[in-house]
Amino acid sequence: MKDLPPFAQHFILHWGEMGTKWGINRTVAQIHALLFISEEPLNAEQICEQLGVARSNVSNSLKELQNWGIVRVVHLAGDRRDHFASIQDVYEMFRIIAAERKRREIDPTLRNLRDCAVEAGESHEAGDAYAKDQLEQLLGFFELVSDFYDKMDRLPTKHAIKAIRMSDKIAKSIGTFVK
Amino acid sequence: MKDLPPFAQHFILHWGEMGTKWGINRTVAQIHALLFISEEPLNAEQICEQLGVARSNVSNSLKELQNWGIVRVVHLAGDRRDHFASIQDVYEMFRIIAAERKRREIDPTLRNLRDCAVEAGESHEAGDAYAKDQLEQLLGFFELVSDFYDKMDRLPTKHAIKAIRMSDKIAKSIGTFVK
DNA sequence: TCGAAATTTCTGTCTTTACAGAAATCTATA
DNA sequence: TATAGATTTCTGTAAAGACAGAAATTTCGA
Repeated sequence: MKDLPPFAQHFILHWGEMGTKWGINRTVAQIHALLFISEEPLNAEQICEQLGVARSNVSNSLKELQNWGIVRVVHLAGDRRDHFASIQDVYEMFRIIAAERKRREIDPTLRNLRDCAVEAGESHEAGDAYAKDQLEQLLGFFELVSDFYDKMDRLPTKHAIKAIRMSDKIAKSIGTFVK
Repeated sequence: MKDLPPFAQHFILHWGEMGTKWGINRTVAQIHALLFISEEPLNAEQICEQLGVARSNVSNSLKELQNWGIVRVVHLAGDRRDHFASIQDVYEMFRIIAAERKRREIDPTLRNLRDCAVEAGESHEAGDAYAKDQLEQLLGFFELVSDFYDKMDRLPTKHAIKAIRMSDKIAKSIGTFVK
């Protein structure tokens, strides 16, 4: 990491640590950070040198980032090697990350909760009533989250940002009508 | 897990798996699931039996859940043993989880990005301009998220739910004024 | 304050994940 | 189509995390 400016090094290191808290491999997150702040696409060899990790590690990590959809291969004229570029627009990037996390985490849970609710509906043991109700509460919450995601996803970025910025004013005016 | 109804078993198992995708230990997530659907507080021994894990594992996992703030100790009259109860209200629970994740993940990243932005501001290498700008974009995004969290956190649950349900209508009407 | 019950902490093992280096495969051009 | 370059897959090792069982500590009633 010698030839990177200190602020870039600090960012990459932190992003790597943060990744681990998200269940993302440290190297994967570091490569993503490096590509995100890099103006030009980098080839695998350059990534190895910058981060001091094995070529194979870079190869696998890049594949992972491509699975997430936030890094893509770029071909440079007169160069056989694959180069890699991150999505550069922050909002676009987090849109994709959000979509992917929903797909991997929310959707399977929704399915599970619906299945469990059906199963629970079949049994009529009095002792199960509480558990059944809790599960339905939880299902309702996940459905709310999922619907909210869908709505936000349909919104153009500019509108979404505006809506988020104004959310407190909006909420306050809604407040007067609730109950 | 023999004496739990099948739907409860399926839920607990899934919640455990989901935990691992969130960076939460499987046992921790399973215990949380069990307590969440349990009407009565359970003691550590009962949790061991239900989930088939070691007493020590339960002890450590319960401490972790208490650190998160979503499980608390309950004392029952005429019983020396500690009993444990999950927060039962789904919205209250996710409020706490959100607060904790913000504290652990967003806040440190905000601090890092601000530090990096200051560092970047000090250097005036022409080649760093792009990286610097990307970092500032990212910082802007995290500030937006953080502010949004604060606003939502101040909202009473009922209002927050209403606002989320109406978010598409709101966004649509905002849309007509943006740009 | 003694002792049994309850709980936590410690220790070692097992499993999983991360990763380097080597081998194998693929790719493009000469 | 041969071969040098580029990339991926394979294999073994190292590190981290999860967890059981034992030991130590704490707690509370007698």
